Amino acid sequence: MKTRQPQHPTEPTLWTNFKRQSIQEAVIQLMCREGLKSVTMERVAQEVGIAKGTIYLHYRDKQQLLDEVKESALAPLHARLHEILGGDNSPAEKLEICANRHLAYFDERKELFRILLYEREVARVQGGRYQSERYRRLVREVSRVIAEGIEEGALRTIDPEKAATLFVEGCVAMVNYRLLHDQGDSVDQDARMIANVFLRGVSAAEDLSPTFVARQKVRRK
Amino acid sequence: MKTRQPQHPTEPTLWTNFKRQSIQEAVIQLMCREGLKSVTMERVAQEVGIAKGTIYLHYRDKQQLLDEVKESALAPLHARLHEILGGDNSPAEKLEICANRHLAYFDERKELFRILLYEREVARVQGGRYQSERYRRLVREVSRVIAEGIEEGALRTIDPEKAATLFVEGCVAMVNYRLLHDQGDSVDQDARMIANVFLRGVSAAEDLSPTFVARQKVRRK
Amino acid sequence: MKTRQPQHPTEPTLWTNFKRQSIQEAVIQLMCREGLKSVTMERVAQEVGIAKGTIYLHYRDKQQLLDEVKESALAPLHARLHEILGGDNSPAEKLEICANRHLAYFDERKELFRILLYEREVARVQGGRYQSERYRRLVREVSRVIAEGIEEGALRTIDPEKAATLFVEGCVAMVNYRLLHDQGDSVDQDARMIANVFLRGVSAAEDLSPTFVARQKVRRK
Amino acid sequence: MKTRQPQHPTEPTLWTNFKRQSIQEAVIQLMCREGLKSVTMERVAQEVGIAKGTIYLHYRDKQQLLDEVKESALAPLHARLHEILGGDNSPAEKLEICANRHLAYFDERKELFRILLYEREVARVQGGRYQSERYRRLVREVSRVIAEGIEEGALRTIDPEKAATLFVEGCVAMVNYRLLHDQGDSVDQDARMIANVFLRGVSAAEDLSPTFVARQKVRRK
DNA sequence: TATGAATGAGCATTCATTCAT
DNA sequence: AATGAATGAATGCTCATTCAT
Repeated sequence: MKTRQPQHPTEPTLWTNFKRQSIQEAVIQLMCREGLKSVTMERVAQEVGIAKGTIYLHYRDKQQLLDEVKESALAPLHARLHEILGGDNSPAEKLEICANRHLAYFDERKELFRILLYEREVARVQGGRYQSERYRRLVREVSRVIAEGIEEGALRTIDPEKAATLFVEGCVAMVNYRLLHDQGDSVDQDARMIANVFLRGVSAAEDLSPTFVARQKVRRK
Repeated sequence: MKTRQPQHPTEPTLWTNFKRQSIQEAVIQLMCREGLKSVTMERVAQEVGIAKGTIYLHYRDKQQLLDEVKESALAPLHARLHEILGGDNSPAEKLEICANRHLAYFDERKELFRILLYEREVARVQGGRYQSERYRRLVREVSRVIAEGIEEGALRTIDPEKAATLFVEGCVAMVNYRLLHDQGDSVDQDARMIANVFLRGVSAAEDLSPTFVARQKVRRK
Repeated sequence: MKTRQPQHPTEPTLWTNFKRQSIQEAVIQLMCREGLKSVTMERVAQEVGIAKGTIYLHYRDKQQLLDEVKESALAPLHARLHEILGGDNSPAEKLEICANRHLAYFDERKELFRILLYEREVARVQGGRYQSERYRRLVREVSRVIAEGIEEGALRTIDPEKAATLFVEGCVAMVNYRLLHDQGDSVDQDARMIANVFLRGVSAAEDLSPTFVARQKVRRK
Repeated sequence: MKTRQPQHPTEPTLWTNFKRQSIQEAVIQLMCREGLKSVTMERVAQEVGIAKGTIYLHYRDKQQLLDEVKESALAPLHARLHEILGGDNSPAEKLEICANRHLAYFDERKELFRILLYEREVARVQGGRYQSERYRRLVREVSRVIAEGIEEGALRTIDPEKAATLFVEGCVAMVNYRLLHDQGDSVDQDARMIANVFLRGVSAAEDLSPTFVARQKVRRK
C-alpha cells in the first residue's frame, strides 16, 4: 500500500481520506448511473473534478480502486451484521435482526446494491474463487449462530453452513426483490417474512415427510 | 443463392450446429477458466482453432454470441423446470423436484454455473433491469405453484412472489455451495434439504411469534 | 488476362459475356443505390444471384472489376464522341454535337454519372496520374478539332488543349448540374448553351480588353 | 477541471493548433502520396511521429479529422473568393480576379488540389448530394455576380446558375490542367484565358447562329 | 464451372497507465 | 502533489481472396 509521510501529522491524512472518499463516491455514482462499462478512470476523475493522473496517487491501479470501493461500500453493513451476530440475543432473534438490518441498509443506500452484484462478478473471476472473503466471513458467522441454535435445541439438526448460505442468499434475494418491485412493504415486514420462513424451516419441529421425491426418481433424464 | 441442397438431408445442419456448438463451448470454457474479460473474439477463435472471421459467419456480433451461449446453456434447465412446475404433482412435490433438478443440472455441467452468474451481470447493465426474462418467468411459475399451495391450504398465506424468489435464490445458492464445497452430499439430500426448509417455512402450521424485533428497533443507527 | 478456351466456339463466350455483363450491372446498381462503400464482392454476388467465388472466375480481383465497369460504362459514350469528332462537320458543329451527345448519354442512363465521378477518384490514386487514359484521349481529340478550327480561322489562336479541357469539363459540369437540378430544360437547350458560350468564347472575333487584372495585382496576399 | 490557465496567454492555443496543423498536414501528405485508401489513423500518426491514440485527443473520429482537413484546406480560398465576389469591381473584373486567385491558390499549394477532389467524393456519398455546402455557396455567389452583369447589360441573358457552374468548373479544370501539364504558363495568363473565354462566351454581343444541331438530330441512336 | 466456408490482414476506436512539467 | 498529454496494446468487426469440394 501507499505509505504516506504527512508533513503535518493529522491534516494530510484527513485531506487524503477525503479525496479517496470522493473518488470512491464517484465510482459508485458512475456505476449506478451508467453501468460498469462507464467506469473509466477518465470519467471517474471528471466526476470528482480532478485529473486522471491524480487517482493514481491514491490507488495503484483501477483494480485496487474498485476493490476498495466494494470494500468500503459493504464494510458498514458487515460490521453491523458482525456486531449483531456476536451479540446476546437468541439465535432466532439474531437472524431476524440480521435480515432486518440487511434490508434496511440497502433501502437507505440503494446505489450500493449494484456494488453487491459487482462483487460477485469480480470475485468469481479474480481469485478463481467465487466469493469474497467478506462474504465467506458472514456466512461463517451466521453458520455459527445456527450451530448455537441447534445446540440449544431450538433448531433441528441440519448442516449449519448450508443453512447459513440459504439464509444469507435469501436476504440478498429480498433486497433485490425490493429494489425491483417498489411496492410499499416495510423493511420490517419483509425481514420478518424471511426470518419466519427460514426459522420455521429449520425449527426443531417434526419433519415433514416428503418421500414423494423417491417416486419421481424414475423420471430422471 | 440461398437454396441449399444438402447431399445428405440432415448433415449440413448438423455440421453447422456442431460448429456453433464448438464456438459456444469455447466461450464457456474461456469464461470459466479466465473470466468474462478474457472472452474476446480472438481468444474464442483460438480456443476453437478457427479464424476470428469465421465466428462472424455464425453470429452477427459478440453480443449475439454471448446471448446464445446464455440461452442454450440455460434453456434445457428452464424447459425442464417449466415442465415440472406445469405437471400434476402437488405444489410441495413440484418444488422439491424443481430443487432436485436444479441441483442436478449444474452438478452434471458445472461450467454452466458461471453462465448463470454472467446472466445477472448483463441483465443488470443492459435492460436497466436486474434480471433476465427467463429468470422472471421461472419466478412467475414458481409463484403460481405457491399460490396453488396456498389455495389448497397446504401453505400459509404469504406473498407468493416473494416466497418464490426466496425459493429460487435458495436453489441457486445451493448450487453455488455445492460447487464450492466439494463435499460428498448427494443432489437428493441437498434438494430435500432446500425443499424441507422452504416448505416447513411456508407451511400452514402455526406462526412462530418473533416479536423480538420490536425490542431491537431502538438500536438503529 | 483470362485466356479462355471455350469448348463450343460461340456459346460459352456468349454465356460468359452475359455473366460479366450481369456482374457489372450489379456493381453499377450498388454504387448508385448505396454508394461506393457498399460495393463489396459479397453484395455484388448477392445482387447477381451467384456465389462470391464465381466473380473471381471472371475478374482477377476487385480492382479489375471496377476498372472494367468504368470502362464499359463509358465506352459507348466515348465511341460516339470519337465518331462525332472524327466526322465531317465543321469544328463548331462537332463541338455542339459532342456536348449534346454528352448530356443525352447521362440523361438516359443517370446511374452512370456516379461512375464518372468514381473514375476521377481512382484515376487520381492509382497511376499517380489524375486522369484515365480514356479521358485524355477525349481531350486530345477535342483539342485536335479546336486546332482545326483555329487553322480555318474560325477560332482565335488559343492553346487548344487548355480550351479542350475547358470544354470537356464544361460538359461534365452541365451533366452534373442537370442531375442535381431537375428543372425541365431539354438536353438540346443546355447543349446549345455550352456550345454557344464556348464557341463565342473562343471565336475569332476581336478580343475583349480586360486589362483590369493588372490593377488588382497589388492586393495579393 | 476544464479551466486552463496558460502561463503565456497565447502559447497553449498555439501549441495545440500546431499539433492539429501537423496532423492535418500529414493527412494531406498521405492523401497525395498514396491516395485516400492509405489515410488510416495508424499511417497518419506514423507520418506525424505520434501515437495513434494521440490523434483522438484532437479529433473525435476519423470523419471529423477529414472534415476539418477539407475545411481548413479550402477555407482560405473560399474566403478570398467571397471577398472578391462581394467587392466593388465590375462583374467581369470580379470573375477574372476570381479565376486568377483560384489558380494562384493551388499553384502555391499544389497538394490541396487532391482535397478538392476528395471533397467531391465524400459529398457525393454522404449527403446523397453531390456537392459540398461550400461549393454550392461559391456557385451561388458567382451566379449573383453574373446576374448583375446581365442586369447591367454587359452580359447577355443566360441562366446565371448554369453559367456560374460552367465558370467554376472551368477554373477547377484549369487548376487540374496546370497541375498535370507543368508547362510554364503563368497564373495570370491562364486566368485571363478562362475569363476571356467565359466573358466573351456570355457577353452581350450578337449570338452565333448554330442551327446545325437540328440537322444532326436524325442520327440519334 | 461454381460454390461458399474459411481465412487473416487491416481498420477505427478505447482506455489504463506513465511521466515530464 | 497534481496534472493531463501521450502512449500503445487490445478489441470488435470487415471484407477481399483462396481453395476444397
